[in-house]
Amino acid sequence: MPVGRRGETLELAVLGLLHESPMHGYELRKQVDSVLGRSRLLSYGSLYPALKKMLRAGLLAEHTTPTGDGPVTRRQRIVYELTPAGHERFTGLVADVGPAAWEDDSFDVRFAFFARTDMEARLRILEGRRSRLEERLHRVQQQLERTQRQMDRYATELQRHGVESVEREVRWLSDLINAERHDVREPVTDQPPPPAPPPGVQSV
Amino acid sequence: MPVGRRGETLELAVLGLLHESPMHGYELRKQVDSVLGRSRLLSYGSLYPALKKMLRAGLLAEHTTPTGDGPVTRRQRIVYELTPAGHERFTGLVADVGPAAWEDDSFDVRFAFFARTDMEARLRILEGRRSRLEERLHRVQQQLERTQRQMDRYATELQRHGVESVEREVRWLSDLINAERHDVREPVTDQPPPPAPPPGVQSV
DNA sequence: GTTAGCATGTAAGGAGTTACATGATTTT
DNA sequence: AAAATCATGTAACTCCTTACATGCTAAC
Repeated sequence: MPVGRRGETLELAVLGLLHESPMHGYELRKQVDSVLGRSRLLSYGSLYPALKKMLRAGLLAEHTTPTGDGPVTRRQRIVYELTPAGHERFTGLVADVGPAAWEDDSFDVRFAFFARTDMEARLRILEGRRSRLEERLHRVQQQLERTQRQMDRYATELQRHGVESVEREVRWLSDLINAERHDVREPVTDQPPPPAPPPGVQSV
Repeated sequence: MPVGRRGETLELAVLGLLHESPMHGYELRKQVDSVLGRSRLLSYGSLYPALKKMLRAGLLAEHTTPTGDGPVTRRQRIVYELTPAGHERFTGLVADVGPAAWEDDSFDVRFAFFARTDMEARLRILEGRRSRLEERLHRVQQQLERTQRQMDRYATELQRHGVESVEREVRWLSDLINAERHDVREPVTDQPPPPAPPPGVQSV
């Protein structure tokens, strides 16, 4: 079976962040909110139960901070870290290049941990994501052409803007794919690449 | 009280579409998917219960299509139309300019029915939406500056792209606000393409 | 001394999806 | 005759949010 069905995006985010360093829940929330710049902030009502569940599943280990350590008495915090099983799980998840990794929900998290993903998997995920978006683009573009005349200017404008956003997204992915293929090490510059037509890359 | 809290976006979409013409459920789904070009398609498991609920609430009336009408026997379809109460509800919803109308969820639907919304409400909603996005922008930009050095290039790139997307969205809203203010009749066009750079791959 | 931020949790409920169930009609 | 599309619905489940509950610590 593919590693998992759904809603493992929070799990992956937690695993990925704890992979870098142990943390307690409150800090974890801030990091999740930061790494996945989503519109809504993750609520504790989601996070803490998820942590408990992962504890039970043996992916995490908890240990409380010593209270009377220094002169400053901080509140007892519960610091989580990955178990070996948690490491394995993380490795398994980032290696999953199936359609689940291209979904709107998961893609961002996957991308955030691309540094821990090997290049082949990165390419597959980027390309999968791109073709998913291209399908969507075709659907919406055709719809726009078909229905444009019977829609008012606001509805039309909304669709036009939607199309442009997806086009932008596709371009972004294409750039990333090119960068992966050429393994460009140079920092982000506006150096135009050599005028030779890049092989196999369709212009977007 | 403000008209309602949450999740009235499907309700608004249905009311808005039926406001234009009566429809049966299957057709309604396609229209909802079309008008709100969301990533996932609306499932019948959401739509039909919602319709039943609105029926019970007296917002909709149903009538089945006559079967033996013409030579062609189409399947019985249930056509929904707005009741007077439904019309009122729709009018109430589009007149609501509170924060709920600026949320990610609702904004698109509100915008889609801007033709049925008076200009003052349109301006308030556009401006509210813009300041919401600007807040988000500041948050994320500051975060990007703070954490940039301790993040790998993928995490950084993700945030950079996120920032750019929001900036784009803000510009779009600003254009719309200007158009409203000047009551420009011309459609909102992209700035005339400067002849300068070839539409090649931007650096990543 | 009071507000703001740190820190952890639970209970109830909302909004949606998937999978299931059924059957007619149209196209290939 | 099979496959695709039209058409309507229900049950179970998932993921998430809001609201509640509790208490410590830092800053004003």
